[in-house]
Amino acid sequence: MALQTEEITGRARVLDAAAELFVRQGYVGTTLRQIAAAAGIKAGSIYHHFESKESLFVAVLNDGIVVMIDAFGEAQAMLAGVDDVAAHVREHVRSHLSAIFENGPYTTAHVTSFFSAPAEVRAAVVPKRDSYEQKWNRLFEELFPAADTKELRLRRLILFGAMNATAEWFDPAGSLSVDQLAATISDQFLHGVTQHES
Amino acid sequence: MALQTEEITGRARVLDAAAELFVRQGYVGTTLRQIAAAAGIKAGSIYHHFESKESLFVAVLNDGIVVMIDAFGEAQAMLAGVDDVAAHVREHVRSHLSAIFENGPYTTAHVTSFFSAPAEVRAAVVPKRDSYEQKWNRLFEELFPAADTKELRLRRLILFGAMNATAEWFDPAGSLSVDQLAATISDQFLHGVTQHES
DNA sequence: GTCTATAACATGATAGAC
DNA sequence: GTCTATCATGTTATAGAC
Repeated sequence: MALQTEEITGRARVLDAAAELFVRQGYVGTTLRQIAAAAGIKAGSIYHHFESKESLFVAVLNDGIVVMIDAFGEAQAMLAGVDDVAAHVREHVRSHLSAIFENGPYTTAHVTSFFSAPAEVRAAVVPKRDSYEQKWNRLFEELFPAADTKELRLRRLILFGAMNATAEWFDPAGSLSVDQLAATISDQFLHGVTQHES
Repeated sequence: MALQTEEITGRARVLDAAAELFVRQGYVGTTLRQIAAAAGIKAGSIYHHFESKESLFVAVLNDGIVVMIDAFGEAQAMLAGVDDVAAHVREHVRSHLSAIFENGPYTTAHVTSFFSAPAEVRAAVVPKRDSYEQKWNRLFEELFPAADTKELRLRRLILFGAMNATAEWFDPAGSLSVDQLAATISDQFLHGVTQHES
């Protein structure tokens, strides 16, 4: 693997174009002709790289999780030796949001269109997706050992809902940075709003 | 209005069928033939009630917000005289989730497919949608007068992300009830997870 | 208010030349 | 690896009978 030179094939261009269009228009809303045009080829040529529109979608969604898993690993490496629970949460939230907004359209495509994907597509992506969610579940069990496991999983789902929904409304080019957004979501997750009360 | 007897026209049947299919398959994924079949008529007959597929979608999304706005009003009525901040949050969260899971497919269709809707559809729905979001913004300003307005709006968006995402993973027929889900989300919003730490 | 029939067009996918 | 057809099918929308 490491010895093999990576070629920039037409396949990667198709994949990039598809990911970006899936983000903006969803799976059914995006046509092979649009993808081909964005990749600079004709629709029929896509079938040289992918055997169907569905398999192309699966490839995009899978790459989206790979980006998230890599980001999770980097956050873990960064946190080696750190003992502060809040710091762990903050760094992982930041790296998840960074995967959505700063690492190309693959992760964004994943979080916005996973649930609307055809059942076969979802099934093909589920194993890798589960492995990512398990990393978070285990993280929370380590950080909050006193908490009930089922309750923690519910909190994790709530956090994921909040984080992934940002793909729909947050503009990283706006006045709030991704890091600031991550800080607020982490603070909200850790302490809630009540601190603002008195 | 109050004196007029409400007829159950074919229009309502079309609207119901459309809302349910939009939830399950999204806008582009749902065809007029499917909607017509579910309503017990033929595809061409839909055009007697709606001038286009888009206008039908707009009607569904608009009804979805009306349900939410009504639920918000009922929660407010119920809370008249109550002074506890946490009780206000809990009841409004419960009523928002109840609109999604216990009041037909209109609200669910709204929260799952608003962002993937065509731009013209979104534009047609935005005024009513904004008015609902403003109700929440004003509520939070009253409940947390010491907090910064911009910060509160961000927290509101985070809460909405968490609540609306439940439409994609929560099963109201499962072991957790909508009320229990609402209680956990409210608690998470108010106090965060940190209470579970020690 | 619903039907049938059809127009006008877009879609995913295939075959074979280059 | 990309092209130019082209197929079979599905799509929204319209027209006119009942």
